[in-house]
Amino acid sequence: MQIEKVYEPQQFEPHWAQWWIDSGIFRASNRAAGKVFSLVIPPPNVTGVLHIGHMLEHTEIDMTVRWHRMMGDNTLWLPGTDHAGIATQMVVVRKLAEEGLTRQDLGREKFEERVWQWKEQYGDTIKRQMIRLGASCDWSRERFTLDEGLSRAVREVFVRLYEKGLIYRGEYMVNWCPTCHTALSDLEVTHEDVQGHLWHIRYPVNGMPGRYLVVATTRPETMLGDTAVAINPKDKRYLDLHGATVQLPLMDREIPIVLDELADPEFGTGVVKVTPAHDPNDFEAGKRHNLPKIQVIDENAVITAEGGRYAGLDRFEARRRVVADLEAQGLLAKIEDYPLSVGKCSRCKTIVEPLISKQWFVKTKPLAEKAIDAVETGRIEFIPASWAKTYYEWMYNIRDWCISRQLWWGHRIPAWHCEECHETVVARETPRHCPRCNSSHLVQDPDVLDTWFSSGLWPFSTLGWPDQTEDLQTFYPTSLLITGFDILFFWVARMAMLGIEFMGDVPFRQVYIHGLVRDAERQKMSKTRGNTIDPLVVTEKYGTDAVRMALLQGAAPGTDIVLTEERMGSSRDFANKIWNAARFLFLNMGRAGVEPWVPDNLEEFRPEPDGETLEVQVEDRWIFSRLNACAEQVNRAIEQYRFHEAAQVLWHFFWHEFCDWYLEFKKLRFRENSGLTAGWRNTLAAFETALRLLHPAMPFLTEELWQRLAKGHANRPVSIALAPYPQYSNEKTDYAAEREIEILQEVVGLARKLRTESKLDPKQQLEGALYSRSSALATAQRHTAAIEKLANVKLEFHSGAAPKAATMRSTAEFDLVLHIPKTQEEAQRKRLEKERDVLARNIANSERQLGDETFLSRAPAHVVASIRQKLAEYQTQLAKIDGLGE
RNA sequence: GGGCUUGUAGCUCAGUUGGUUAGAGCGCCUGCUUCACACGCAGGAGGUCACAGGUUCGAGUCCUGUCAAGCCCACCA
Repeated sequence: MQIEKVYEPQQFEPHWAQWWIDSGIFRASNRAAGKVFSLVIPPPNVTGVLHIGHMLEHTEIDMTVRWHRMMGDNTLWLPGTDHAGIATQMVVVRKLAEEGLTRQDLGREKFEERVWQWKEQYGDTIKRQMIRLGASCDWSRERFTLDEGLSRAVREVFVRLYEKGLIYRGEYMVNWCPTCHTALSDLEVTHEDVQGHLWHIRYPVNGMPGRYLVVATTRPETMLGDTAVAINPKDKRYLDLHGATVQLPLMDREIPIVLDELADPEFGTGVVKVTPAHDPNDFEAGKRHNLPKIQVIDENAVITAEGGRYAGLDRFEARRRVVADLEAQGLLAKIEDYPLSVGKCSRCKTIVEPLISKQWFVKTKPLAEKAIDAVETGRIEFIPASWAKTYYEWMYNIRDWCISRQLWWGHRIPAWHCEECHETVVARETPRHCPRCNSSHLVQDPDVLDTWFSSGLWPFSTLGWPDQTEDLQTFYPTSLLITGFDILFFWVARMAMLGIEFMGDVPFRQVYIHGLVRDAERQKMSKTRGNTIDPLVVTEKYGTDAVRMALLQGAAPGTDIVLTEERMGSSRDFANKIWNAARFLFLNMGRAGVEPWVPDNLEEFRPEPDGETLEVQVEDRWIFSRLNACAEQVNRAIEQYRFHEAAQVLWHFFWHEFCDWYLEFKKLRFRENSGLTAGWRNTLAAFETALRLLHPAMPFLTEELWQRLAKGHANRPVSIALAPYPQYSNEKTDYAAEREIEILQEVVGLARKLRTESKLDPKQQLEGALYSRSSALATAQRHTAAIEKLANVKLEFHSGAAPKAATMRSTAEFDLVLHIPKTQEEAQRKRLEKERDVLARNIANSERQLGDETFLSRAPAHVVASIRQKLAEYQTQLAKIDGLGE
């Protein structure tokens, strides 16, 4: 079989491989435990995927992948429908199931066709809806459809909440985005610190010529809408002004002085202007004092007719004019620099304008209480657990949720207003007549719902709710939600609240919060920042598996993921290492006349004894023992979501145990025309197991190699992905074999160090002698050939201590003396000096501790014992060095 | 203003319940075109674990404070 020298991922990975890494899916199957993991390591652009616990893995993976695929650059992001893409596919999958088909049966192309057909069908519905709303829309770009089922669930939830009194409509101060023309929830407003000014304005007090109240404001243009000034009732400076009025400059309006806690005597002059229509605090104060609300800024951030001569001006232009005019009239007391935080629309970055409008709200307190309880009682668990605090912090201080948006996409609010009697009807189906006046002139509320309202229903709406479907019963509650912390409040908290409210149980048992992917400069990767690593580009460059491995290695819980090309590069090296290990095996199989082979029962295989010696070769016993240890660590790491650990264990095992020792050892064993011996079966079975272990981290490479290895083998799974994942078993651990190889490694290590330190040519075979008092000597002697090959030394073996020689290196067990030219002895002497220092320090340390009565009495026995043992070792070694030092 | 997180080798990060010589990858140094792999092999240097106290026989790990960085929340004119 011809195998290329360098692994070229593009050549072997099916192109849909790119989709996988697009969504960064990490998959591990643990069928023995009846579990299927399918986890998302956050790639650029993906914020979170709901994991439906026991859903068939291929279905879910495909949906995730396709979801992201469909969210490609030429796709318009439709708030309110962002998850409809997934829902669409779920429906398609379900419809296929009705026809007795699976996605695999259909194939990738056909399946995608079906999804798109379905989209087409419902795309018109949305289109009509948009036209009805009078919105213009650009159909040159692809967009998602609303899922009919999802819409039904949304209406149902809305109506039920309304009937419970948990949804209300009211006039409130909302964050208004003048560009998007919609209200925003508090969460959608990002605050930025900017350097602004504090303008101090004189308001003349009526009836007291020469007397002014100085108010300070960061937004002077809002003074046009002032309907009062407030002073603190306890503020002694202004006691005489209680009941007085001031004259509003520029507008020539008499406005009252009200007594209100709003005014903080400590701040500025202690006087504050009150603009109920344009400031949330003032709005509240206005309600307390029954003040009129004068809207002077409209939805376009332009001054209204109420703004007198400033009408028609943009808010910032108006600010300049107002300030200039005040200054001209001598009413501007002073201007000081003032740092403030301005709220901006998280989508378009326009400065939001607080405006009064009628909006729909959800009373969140009662919902939040149950959601808090779910976490407190452990029905929902956060991983890492520290995120629960953040969750509580928000939940305990939760505010009512403004759910209406003035956008032309998304789910319409199922509310109708009667044009005759102004009654509002909330209903599941479009009402024909007003229940109050029987008028037929009903108009549906033009607003749509916040994206997260429908998203919050995802765990059950996608499963067919409100129908009691089989899916719902099977998959709700889900086992795990994987997401970034950036949508903890937006999505996770809302799913928790709504899930508990409508399903009576939590939507997920565990929430795994992963970090954000950051670039080399630690910047969060985001589309808007433009610093995303394009998965297609790096996949092309390094290979899918390499990119995936790089993500895994950085995926420590509770930390961000730094994704750098360096890491991807080294992962690519790892991929190549695996590739070449396979190449090595295949080349030797060719020489030995061995056909590709895998065991019949993969997990049942145990290393076989040699036909002649009737013993299992020790390196085979060793590698299977190590494979077992690796399986244990990897399985545990995955179970605990410690993916970086899993990646590291796999890496170290394959590279430094399998390749560096096992394969090197095997070079001694391979013979021409040997045929499929027990040794070969052991080797191939070990490699096969290693591939299965590596598969979750390196899916494509391992699949490729596994297929080649298992070629022609009838009795096997069609894919490595369907083969059992290696499991730990106590019975597979072989301590004796591990000990034996350790001894070998020790001796080889000694020889290599001695050689390199003496700056000797690695090609030159050295002679020397190995000394030991223990039985390890015999063990080492059994591996004379291996030592000779791996360290390139020819040794004699002697029982007992070594004679004095400078060219000696020791461990507790062995002394190795090599015949090295005299010229190198000086270097060795220096090395020994250094070693002696370290040993002396360690001995002093250990002795001090062992001389400490409190330590001896309080420390556990095994700690004391281990120190005693180490001390003995240090002393033995020191004695050896001192013996030489004469 | 409140809350959270982080500070460990030149860089990017691990270090699960406190246990004695603190690890990995990359980078660096030395030597090797050894017939799987230079995307490689062998060996090596490099850390007073941000700082100061405390608890403990024992602290990178627990507690307090300080400094620094980042994030989230919050209506302060």
